[in-house]
Amino acid sequence: MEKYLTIYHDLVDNISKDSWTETSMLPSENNLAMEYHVSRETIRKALNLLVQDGYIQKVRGKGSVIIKQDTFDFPVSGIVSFKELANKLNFQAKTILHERRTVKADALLKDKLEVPLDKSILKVSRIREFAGEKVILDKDYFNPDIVPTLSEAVCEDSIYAYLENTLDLKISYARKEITVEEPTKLDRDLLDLGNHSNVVVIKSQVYLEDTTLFQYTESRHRPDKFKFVDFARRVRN
Amino acid sequence: MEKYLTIYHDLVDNISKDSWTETSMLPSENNLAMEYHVSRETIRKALNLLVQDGYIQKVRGKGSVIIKQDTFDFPVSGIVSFKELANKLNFQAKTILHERRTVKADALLKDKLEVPLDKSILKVSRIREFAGEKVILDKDYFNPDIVPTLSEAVCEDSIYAYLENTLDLKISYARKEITVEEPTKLDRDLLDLGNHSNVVVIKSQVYLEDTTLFQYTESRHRPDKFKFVDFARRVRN
DNA sequence: GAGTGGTCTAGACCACTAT
DNA sequence: TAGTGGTCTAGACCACTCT
Repeated sequence: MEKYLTIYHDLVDNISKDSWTETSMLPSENNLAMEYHVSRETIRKALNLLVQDGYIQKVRGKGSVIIKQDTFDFPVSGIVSFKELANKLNFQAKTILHERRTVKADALLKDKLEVPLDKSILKVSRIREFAGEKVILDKDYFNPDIVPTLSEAVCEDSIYAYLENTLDLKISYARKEITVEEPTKLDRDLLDLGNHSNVVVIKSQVYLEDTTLFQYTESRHRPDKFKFVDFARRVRN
Repeated sequence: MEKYLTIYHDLVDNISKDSWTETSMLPSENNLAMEYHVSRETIRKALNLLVQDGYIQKVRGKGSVIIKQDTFDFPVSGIVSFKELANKLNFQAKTILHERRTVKADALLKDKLEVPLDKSILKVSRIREFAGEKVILDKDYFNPDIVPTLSEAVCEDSIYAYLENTLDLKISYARKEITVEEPTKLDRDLLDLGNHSNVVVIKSQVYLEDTTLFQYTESRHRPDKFKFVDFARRVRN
């Protein structure tokens, strides 16, 4: 493992264990460099990651201030769905495969997945159930040049584990757009919406490390089961 | 200005002007270092900012791929409100000062603003109107040790301009939490909610560069006037 | 094999904060 | 004045991609 990542993880551990709690400050970059027997620039790489994740804030002339962690919050930004939250908190979750078939690309898919009109696209539609309630509807569309097919077993288990481990795809980043919309008839039919008169819609385009766009997803959430925490900040380095 | 920032801005300009459009690639880091007469590490700092802002994606062994900009989207992540969007797009916007008074810190404010119970807190409540419709309700609470008072004129104009220019506060980062809630009676009274039965609530804690927490804001949006775009990605550097 | 980005170094100078 | 983080350098070695 790279040195700066090792140091980063070590510092996260120490922050979580409340070392340095009296001062709420990290040791200086020069001291850390000596302790870890690396150059100061390597320490700075590790510290930049801590800044990005909201563990510390640097103050010129003073040092690196440890930011008090709110234990009920999640530290890393961009956790978008109750699904991810459920995974993090080990909630009881169940996935129901609703639909798995090939569709022809319409204008929206042509745009969002950057494929020709009428191209055959694999569509997977799944319902997420938590504590017996159907609260999320996920519709995934995959670029067939990269993901030609997905077995029913894979769809019911974890598509991402299959993509990363079996197809060996390197997923890199996503564009996400969050809006609030009126439920469609399909939302009403498939989800336990009760009296809720809106759904939170997260539309994502997912890219690989080589910048290929390979997936478009529409994730529709019951509004009470949605929460988004933003904690990222720009790092100048 | 720092070299890497100058280079960053220059590269953004060139990307926007569609230089390098044939290959969709930046020149290599070594070439850029020679062109700008700086070291390669300085080029890498500039490129890291481009990655963070979604302008490029780096591919090991190949180079820096320019990411096609969706002109209808906004490039930088974290634009949270119709208000900010309106500013960006020069929409017609109007601010109505609804309330400006001192309140005693309750349990929520004690928590969110990290002040003692019953401390006197300046509260400013404003309504945002776009194209004649009242669509956002902003409630701001300020730590009185940092912002003791705000004139009515400042509240009706721009509080942030006053904080940054007159008080010379350096605003650094914010924790934001986005949820969807039922409208309160106050929401119904003050906003043009029509048939909408939800509001999008953005709760923010805003920090200064010296890590002082100085503001807590609750921003309540009519759901059709809300859109959040997430485009940030982690930069290892 | 040549070129690319990723990591790492040892040193330098600066602006800022503390005392 | 001493210590801090911010910037910048010139060089090195590596893993990877392309041809």
